[in-house]
Amino acid sequence: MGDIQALRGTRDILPDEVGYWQQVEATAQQILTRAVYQEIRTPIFERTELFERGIGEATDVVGKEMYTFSDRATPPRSVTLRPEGTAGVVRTFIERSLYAQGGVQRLWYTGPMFRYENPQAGRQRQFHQLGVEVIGSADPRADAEVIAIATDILQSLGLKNLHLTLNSVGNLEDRQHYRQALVDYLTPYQDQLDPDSQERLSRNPLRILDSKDKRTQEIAQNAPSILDYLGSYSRQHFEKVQQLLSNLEINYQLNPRLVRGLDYYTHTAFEIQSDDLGAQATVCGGGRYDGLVAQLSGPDTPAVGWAIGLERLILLLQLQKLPVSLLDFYVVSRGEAAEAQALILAQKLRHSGFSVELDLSGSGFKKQFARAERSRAIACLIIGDEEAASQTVKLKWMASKEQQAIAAVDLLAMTDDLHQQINTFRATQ
RNA sequence: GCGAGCGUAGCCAAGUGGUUAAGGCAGUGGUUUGUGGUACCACCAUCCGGGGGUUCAAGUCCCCUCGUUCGCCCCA
Repeated sequence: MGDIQALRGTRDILPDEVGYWQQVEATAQQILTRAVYQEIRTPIFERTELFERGIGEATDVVGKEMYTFSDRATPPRSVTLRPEGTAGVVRTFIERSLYAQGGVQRLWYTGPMFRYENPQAGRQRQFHQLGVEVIGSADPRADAEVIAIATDILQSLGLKNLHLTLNSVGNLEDRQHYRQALVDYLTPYQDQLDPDSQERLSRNPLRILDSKDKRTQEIAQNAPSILDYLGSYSRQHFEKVQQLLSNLEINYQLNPRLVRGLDYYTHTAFEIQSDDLGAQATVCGGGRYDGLVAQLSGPDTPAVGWAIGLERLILLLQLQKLPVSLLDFYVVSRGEAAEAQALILAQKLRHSGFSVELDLSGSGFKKQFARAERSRAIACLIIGDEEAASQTVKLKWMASKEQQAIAAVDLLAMTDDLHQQINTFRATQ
């Protein structure tokens, strides 16, 4: 092995896997386009301050996971590889005055994100997200729409064993009240909490709720629920979201202890998890972030969004589906004239919409047939000296082993028929 | 940042401290060269992630290091 390897936590997506990515991208694009969401592409690095202010200084993402470095400007500025997509989209929204167009911005994005964490199943340092942001609506229907689109995408890909978990974290005021109540409740148990949670009691008590420590969980069991501390607006909003989801026949489970790790969330918070992943089971996470635009010095604008972890999604896809053969014809040829004609034929068939692989090995027919078999082509085209001399080609259907001689011009004249036959064979695969 | 496991060819993988490092898949060439997945033959690791140590002797034991996997924290 060479001495230069891909960096820890990064990986190459090789051709045998890339079909899954294309499938996900195509499916998502179709669903998003129908819902009239528009793609937006923002830089993969930004000023560090954007993330510090947007995501929150106290969060783990900002505190210990950012790829931050100085650039070559004088004086150098601190830049960071984006750890998530929302902050950049909101920055553009403000900087390019997208709000001036009025109405609601429905945006989506996809691309690499970077977090300096230790890799494990479903977690890398460079990973990819597909995300959606609806900026400019506080309406519960926006929450429901966004969730419905996420479930549509996942369902269209044929994923099973997924669960939607829902919570509301209220607005800032609700959370302050709740936070106080929680601290009041937990303080008497302070000594019994796990060390991490003791730490968090002053910094970020909400997160004690989903600690995995056994004793801490027991204590958290009886802690006050945030749902009891929602003000009337928050409560109504949340109830409306639930009702809308029910109307859409989207199943969900309430979890008052669902707390998301980024500071900017308000009201609706949700996760979609899978039974079939390891410890990192969340495929999609999101929620409402009504305060973020204002916090980044834009006009006070409500927003909802989510992000899907593409690596996790593809892990699931690989568990349940085999990609079907994309190859229509494998072209076998031998002899100078035949090889030349085979190339021409392959090109012409491609122009007619077929996928065609030309055997370039120059080895014997037997080996070429073996490769044709392995290529999982629907049919094989054979051109040898005889065929070259008579301007014909042998067409062989791999599944049935039926073979017929046919004039090259006739073959090219019957492309509609061929497409139909290939589709028939493919359907029976 | 922390914890545990693992590191033998492109991939999977065997290998009580003792001489030339099983096997399978894939690959390449061939079986007197025009018909395939499941025939046969040959070739395919001077070397067991790297470094140091113990020993007459190390892929096999010890230490360090790097990589990797899974988990913790947290998240997608």
